[in-house]
Amino acid sequence: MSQYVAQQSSLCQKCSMSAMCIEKACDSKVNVKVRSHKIFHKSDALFRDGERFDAIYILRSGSVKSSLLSGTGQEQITGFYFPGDLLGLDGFEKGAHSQTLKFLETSSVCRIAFSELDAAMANSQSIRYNLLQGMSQALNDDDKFLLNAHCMNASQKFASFILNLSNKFESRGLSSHNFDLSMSRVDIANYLGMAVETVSRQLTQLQKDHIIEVNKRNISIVDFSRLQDCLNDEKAMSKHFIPLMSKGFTSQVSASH
Amino acid sequence: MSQYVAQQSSLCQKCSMSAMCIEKACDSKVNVKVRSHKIFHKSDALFRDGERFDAIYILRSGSVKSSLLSGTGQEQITGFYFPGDLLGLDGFEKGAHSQTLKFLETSSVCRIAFSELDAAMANSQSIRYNLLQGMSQALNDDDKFLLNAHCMNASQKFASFILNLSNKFESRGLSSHNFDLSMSRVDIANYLGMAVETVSRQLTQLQKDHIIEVNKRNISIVDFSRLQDCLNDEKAMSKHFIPLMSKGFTSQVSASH
DNA sequence: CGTTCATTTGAACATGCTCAATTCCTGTGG
DNA sequence: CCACAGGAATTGAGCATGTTCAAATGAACG
Repeated sequence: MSQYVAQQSSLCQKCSMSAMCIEKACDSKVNVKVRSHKIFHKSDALFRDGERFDAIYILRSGSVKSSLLSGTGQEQITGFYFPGDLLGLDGFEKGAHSQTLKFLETSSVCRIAFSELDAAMANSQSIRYNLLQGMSQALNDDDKFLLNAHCMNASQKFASFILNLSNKFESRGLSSHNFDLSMSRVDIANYLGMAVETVSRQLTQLQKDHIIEVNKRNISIVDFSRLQDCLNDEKAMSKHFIPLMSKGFTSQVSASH
Repeated sequence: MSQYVAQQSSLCQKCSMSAMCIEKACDSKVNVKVRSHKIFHKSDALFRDGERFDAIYILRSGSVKSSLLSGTGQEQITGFYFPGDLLGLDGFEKGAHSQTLKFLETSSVCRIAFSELDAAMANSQSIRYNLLQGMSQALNDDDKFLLNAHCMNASQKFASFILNLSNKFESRGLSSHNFDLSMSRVDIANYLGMAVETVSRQLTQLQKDHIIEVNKRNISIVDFSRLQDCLNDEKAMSKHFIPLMSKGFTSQVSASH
């Protein structure tokens, strides 16, 4: 606890929980002390599976991966997180964390003790909204990812992965067409549910097609529209297809034929 | 709105939001009116993708599936829900639903308007805890499912699916070894990310092995332990394997060799 | 430099998908 | 009550995607 140093910075302006922080605290009923920040380094764990849950965190800079352990000791990466993202939401269920969060690079987080969070929720509607919104978004992201996992082939999944990263960086004010991957190929493969070799082949192929340029962990997107096209790759379209309008609308469909 | 009939029943005792209801309301600061209930039938939609979000729901009886649409119009089932489960949590993100919820059989739900929920959260710690807990659980369930989707082969995924259902039914006071599937084979296949034919073959195989008995949509689990064993099926164990202790512990591993 | 880890590449193989045909249900109308 | 139609489920056979295994190359760090 004491290792967290109280401070306030410009990074906080983008924070999803900024309503809790001191500037805002003046013009609302919220009466919460300033958050405390801490720096972590690559491979450090913010928390591990099983640890007691007593705070949520907001990532201020850097990046993190979250992972679960299967019964057989396999690691499954469940997500990558970037500045502004809420961390530790898994802990509400049991009062203990079910995931492990490891930093991919030097990063800083903002810690909000659960007791403070709860008090803030009681007092501030905007805090309630922000938290529910954040959790709902995490839930929706997971479900979208599931859709991808089941409906897409390797090249679609990979294109989707790159485009998602591009979007995330753009929404954080960074370049959408040139960025560094903070995670290894093994991490990407694990996250996407494919072999490392397949990830490598996807990179090679996209580069051969002049859609992206790869330099170690640096990615340049050369041709956005063709990368988008990868998502609609013909092959996987018919998989598990369920017609939307199962009854009474066949005439429309066949009419447009 | 008016179609929801206010009432209170014994089903509410198992409800995760029961703290909001009238009995409890007396002995706390919560001042919320009784919830309203409504009956739906098979194939009815509770809400659809894009509809305005103005309430969450608790399933009181029956079952539901949630689904997303891919860009190409494919449906991807993201979950099945049973009595006591919270529905509509996807709506907090954008104030509109991103999923579609369809009933698999005649069911009833309890509706909690968002405005009421918010007021209750302001007043009651237990409401805050229950909601955060419910959302956290949904998040964790999603992540566990993802782990399964990526690390398991078809027979493991299917065994896991059956065992999960068994657990859910048991925790709701129903039989864990004999139950009816309220969803079609197509739905199961879509959910698990495999072809209908594969689902069918899994059922056939498990029956041939005398692990389960299948009668249309009725499932009897004959041999629980062998069904559990399916989860540890040798083949898929090495897939995407990441050793847990990457550095400094190799001696232990090789010593046990 | 030499060791170790990360990444790439190639070739064979296996799991699960596709396609096609059949059987089994359910509900409907004669 | 039976015949029939449409959907749901099952089964078989060939094939494709992506995995596994093996080896080589490249980068990083002491």
